[in-house]
Amino acid sequence: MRASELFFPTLREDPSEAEIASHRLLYRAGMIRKTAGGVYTYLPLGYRVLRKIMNIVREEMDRAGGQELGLPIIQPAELWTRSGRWVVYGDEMFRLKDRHQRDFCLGPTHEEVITDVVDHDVHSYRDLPLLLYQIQNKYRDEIRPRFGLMRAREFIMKDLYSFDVDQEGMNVSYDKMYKAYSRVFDRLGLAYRVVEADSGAIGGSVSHEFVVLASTGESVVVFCDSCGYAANVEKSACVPEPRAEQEIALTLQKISTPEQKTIQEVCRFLELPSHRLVKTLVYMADEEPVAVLVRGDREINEIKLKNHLGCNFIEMADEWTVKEMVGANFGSLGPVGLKMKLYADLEVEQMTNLVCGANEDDYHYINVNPGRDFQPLAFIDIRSAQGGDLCPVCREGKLEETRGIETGHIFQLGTKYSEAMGAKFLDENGQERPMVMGCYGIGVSRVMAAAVEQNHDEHGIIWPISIAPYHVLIVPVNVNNAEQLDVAERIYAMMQEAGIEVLLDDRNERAGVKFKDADLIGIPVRVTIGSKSLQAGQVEVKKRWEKDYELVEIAQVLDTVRSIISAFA
RNA sequence: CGGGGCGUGGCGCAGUUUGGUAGCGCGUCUGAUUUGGGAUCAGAAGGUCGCAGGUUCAAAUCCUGUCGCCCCGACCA
Repeated sequence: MRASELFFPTLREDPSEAEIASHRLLYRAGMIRKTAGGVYTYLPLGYRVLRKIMNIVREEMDRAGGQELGLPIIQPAELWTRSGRWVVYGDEMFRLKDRHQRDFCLGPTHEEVITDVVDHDVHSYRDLPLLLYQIQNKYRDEIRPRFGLMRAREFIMKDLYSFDVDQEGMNVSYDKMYKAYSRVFDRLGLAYRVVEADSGAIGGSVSHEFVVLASTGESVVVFCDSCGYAANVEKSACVPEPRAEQEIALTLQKISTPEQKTIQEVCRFLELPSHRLVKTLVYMADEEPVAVLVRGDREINEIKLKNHLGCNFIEMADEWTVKEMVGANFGSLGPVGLKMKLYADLEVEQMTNLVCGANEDDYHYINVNPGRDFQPLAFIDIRSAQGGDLCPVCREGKLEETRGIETGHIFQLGTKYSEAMGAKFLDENGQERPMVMGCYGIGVSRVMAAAVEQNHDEHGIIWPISIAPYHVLIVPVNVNNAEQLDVAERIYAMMQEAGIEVLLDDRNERAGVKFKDADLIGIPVRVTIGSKSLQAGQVEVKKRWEKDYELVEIAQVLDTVRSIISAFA
């Protein structure tokens, strides 16, 4: 391809709306444009990247026994009513009506459709297992689309659904997908971690996330440096440190703490570390108030809390309601004498002489002791894991914390959808049974953003070779110099002949412009043809991720470039 | 949905407080000179100031409504 003919409108300045690197750089590099909030057009360079990602995904799904199909994006409400999700999905679903006022939606996911398809045409255990997948646009009317492709309302996703005769079969399918996903992410050339995850609203039990590591990521994961355990902080179990030597319980005392509301303020005021304090939070769990306690330096984990309580819906009570019930504002709550359902984190049980609010504004208690001064209904694991925690599995290592971008998620669904949608089969005994399902997603467009988020510098994108729009960029410094252009054209022809994906920057632009664009669009290998080196019969070969270039004889360019590419292929 | 901010040539912005007939940089087009890290000079095109009402002799500017976008929060494969 010739740059003079390629549609890649690069921008000199950052678009004002772009906050994070991937959004900014994909936009400036002429790879994406916004069409509406959370809806993007993929320009040729960007689309080439997406195709590369899709192809890697496709090859690995096929290798694992998946069969690709195409599913409708417009889906009838009837299917969603059957699964019960027409209501549950709420405002996040794009809904529309046809001319007869029949309800449809733009598919946010495809469990319903695929299960319906399988229900119609699969009836025997002989037809199972079945692994079906699609790579298509999906639609979610996000509350707040943001960060460009990272959280868009229209996005490309690969979803594979597995259908098995029983749990054991599903385990096999799940394992296949786990391995296939690992291969996909290896091939994408991205640093990632597989972590145990909460299965959330999708349902089911076992679940893993594939998280591309990036400091700007929205997911926080922890991993154990000694046993290899890794999990999303929302999922990771927390075990209390073994109790150090027991302090002597002192007498409960109420003290004045005027205007001291936050944990931070109280710490400073009393000159105590935050882990000596207890945070009291009030939730409304299905309309019923519940108070929960965690150590002052910990964060409550609402997912765990919800799971423990077994309720459908929880939210923080608002301050006004709390004031009504307790008589104190948020900053002064505490468990002592609190007349409300009370749960405490496991760690709280081990605390001695702790500090908490006195349920009276501007007062706190000190020397509070669990069991003596208050008694929760139970001590349970309801905090989020953090770096530095004891590993809950080997109980030896410390957890390290890192941020990342969730780009893949695999779930064991079980029979939730097959039962709701009636996807049953006859087993070898003629018994009718629901199929056991799994579902496995990769956010293709999100992978593109994550790749940039992880691989860029101040000048632009640094694509991993496996998903770069082109492998090689040939830059004749001055196309008005006949010799330079001639050499560039020859190398270009030679590489095309050799099947290398090559872009020739034959634009009549100044060198600076071409180099800036080259850095921005991030093609891994740059071959520069300039007058100085050309006199010695040489050209420059530069890797995008390295600062310096090497001089190479013209006759050797092809081999040099080939070996660079193959080293990463 | 709550809080904050912004809509002015393709992009980035000034002008709005204090109404007076729209400006800067980049980009685009023509010509010349240039050609190893976003060239220089000369010329040119391109804007119903998001949209709709209202106030006024006069509105980008003031008022009302509305649409869109961005950020924070709640939410989330």
